[in-house]
Amino acid sequence: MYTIRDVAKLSGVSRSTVSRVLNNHPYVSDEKRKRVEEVMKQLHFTPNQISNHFRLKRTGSIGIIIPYLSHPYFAELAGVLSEESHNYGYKPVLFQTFGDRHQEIDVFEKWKRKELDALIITSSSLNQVELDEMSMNGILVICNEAYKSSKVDVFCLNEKHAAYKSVVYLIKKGRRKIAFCSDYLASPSQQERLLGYKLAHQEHKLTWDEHLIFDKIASIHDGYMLGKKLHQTNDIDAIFAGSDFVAAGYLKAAHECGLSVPNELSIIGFDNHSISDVTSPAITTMTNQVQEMAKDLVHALELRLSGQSKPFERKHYESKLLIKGSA
Amino acid sequence: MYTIRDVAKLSGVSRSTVSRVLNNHPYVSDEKRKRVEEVMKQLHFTPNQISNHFRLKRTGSIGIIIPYLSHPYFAELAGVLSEESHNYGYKPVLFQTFGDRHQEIDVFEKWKRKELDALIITSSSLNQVELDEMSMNGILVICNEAYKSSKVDVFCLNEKHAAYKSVVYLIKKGRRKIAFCSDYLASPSQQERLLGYKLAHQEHKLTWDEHLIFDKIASIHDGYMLGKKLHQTNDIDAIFAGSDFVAAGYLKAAHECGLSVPNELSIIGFDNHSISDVTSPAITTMTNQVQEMAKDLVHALELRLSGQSKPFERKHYESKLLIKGSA
DNA sequence: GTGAAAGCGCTAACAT
DNA sequence: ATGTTAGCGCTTTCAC
Repeated sequence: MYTIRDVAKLSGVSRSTVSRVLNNHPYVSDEKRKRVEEVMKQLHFTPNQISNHFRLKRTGSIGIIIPYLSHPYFAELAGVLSEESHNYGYKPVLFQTFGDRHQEIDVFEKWKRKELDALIITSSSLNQVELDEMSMNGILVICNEAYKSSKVDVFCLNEKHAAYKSVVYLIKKGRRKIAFCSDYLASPSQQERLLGYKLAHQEHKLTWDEHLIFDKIASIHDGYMLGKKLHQTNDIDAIFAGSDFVAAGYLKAAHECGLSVPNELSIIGFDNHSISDVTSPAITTMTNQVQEMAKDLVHALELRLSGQSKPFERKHYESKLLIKGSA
Repeated sequence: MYTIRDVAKLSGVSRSTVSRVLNNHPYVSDEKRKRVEEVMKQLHFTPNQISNHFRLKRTGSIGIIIPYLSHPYFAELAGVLSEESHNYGYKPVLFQTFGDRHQEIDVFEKWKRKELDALIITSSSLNQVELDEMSMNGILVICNEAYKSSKVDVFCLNEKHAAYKSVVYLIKKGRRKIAFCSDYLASPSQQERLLGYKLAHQEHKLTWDEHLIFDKIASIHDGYMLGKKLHQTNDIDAIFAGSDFVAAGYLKAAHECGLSVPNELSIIGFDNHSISDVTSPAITTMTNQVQEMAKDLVHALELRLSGQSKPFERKHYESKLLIKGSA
């Protein structure tokens, strides 16, 4: 592999001049620039970026922590975050941590060691205090999770309000036994959703049944199994599913149990994934705002990376209810 | 940020000794090792990995080119490839290229400049010759696409056989007007599928209708629109959809057109995605083998990266037909 | 066992 | 406009 040293020697200039040519520095005579470029071509010279990373103390890599890429919502989120990072000239490095604390700490380690210029977290097994501590080690941004930190930038959906709106809608339709599904109830965002669910009940002077709050329901299959189980014995009349996929599985089970949706049972999904359009009936759902979130987030990141300090922000996005058929 | 220089000074040893401690080199006295480790802890010292990358001429990053993360098959593939790379201690760097040649060339550039130790391609707008040329620049592996190169490792499904098996199944069920859907017909893998489709017809002394071969049908929505269009005028009796998502969209349209599936119309999907279990009827589908592919691929990559030279391999995986209901 | 010293490929401050 | 030089943080000979 050739270095600028070789190029310099062959074109009869100094290494600085070669470097200047590489970086489009204005102070190079056209004559030398041309000569250097010719030699570069002739040698098939490609500058070694690693040395640049070393020299400039940055790699241009941005880590993205995602729990599961098999989860359509997170796949979508990973997609838009990668795309935006790439648009800004960064290299998106994706880490699937499967919600595993150790895997996550591995990634933090890389970030601490400067392998990653910044880290975006979309889900974490670390708690508030731990994350606040972490934030001292470099640039950290949180996406999608409703952490209440004032030491990092946070971009997330107004989960509470989203759940609140869905449940109010169900209540207004006369539903009284409303199940609540969560993929991972321990997370701040899911806690917010639950608060919204409860708030809607309180405001309508209704009580909710703790037995209708379900955790670890994440996939089509989970939704299906839950539906099968519930409709053996229970008489719930509505379900706020954590995602359109869960909703789709649940709907399938409801059909098999002979329930008519939305007449006997209402189902509300989440994310407005295209699956919600092809079930029968189509699934009434809440929009996420991943596109906007990702855009704002990477823009904010760019500012931080370029050294502009500003107070940490915490931006909420509003979810919209799309009535399609299942509720 | 502290460097080994600081650690050395504070613990009264040389930089070499600090380095030895960092790398668990055996030739360090217990006494000094302990002293150095204490100072490290005290200083919250973390070694700068970039300098290591520079020194050792490798970054541990593996680039993965994916066309769309919103496409569930590619999301799945990206997921397993990331996971496997991570298992081997590499950093998976994901690039969504949206099938765009320029974006792809950007990634190749990074790889040439040694920002990426290796590159995995799951889809490419470059042709055979261009890729063969590229392969001279470093370590390149192809996954999922049926390139016929002998200059790179290739891991892919036996697409031709998969399509062949599906279509034979349909023919045996008495179907005669079988539509063929592809997301991107120009790609080698889709060309293989088409060959399988044609072969099945030939072997049964049947002709196929070029008008029933559809390109750029990739999403639920595309499948739905195609179904709506076709059943205004056409009388096709089966469809080999490129994916379960397309199949699901198509099925929805078929329902709306009052067609009974699988009585009047048979549908076969691809990938055995969980969506195929929640439609009514469930979608008969072909399995992909992404898990196995990714495992073998990263293992082979590991060998190449560790400098073990062996002939380039080309591994095919067999798809299985899962009969679920729509055909 | 330990330290001194060279050097990875590049950029940028400084001198000219 | 161009060259000289120092140095980024680390590992790895080599000498002792």
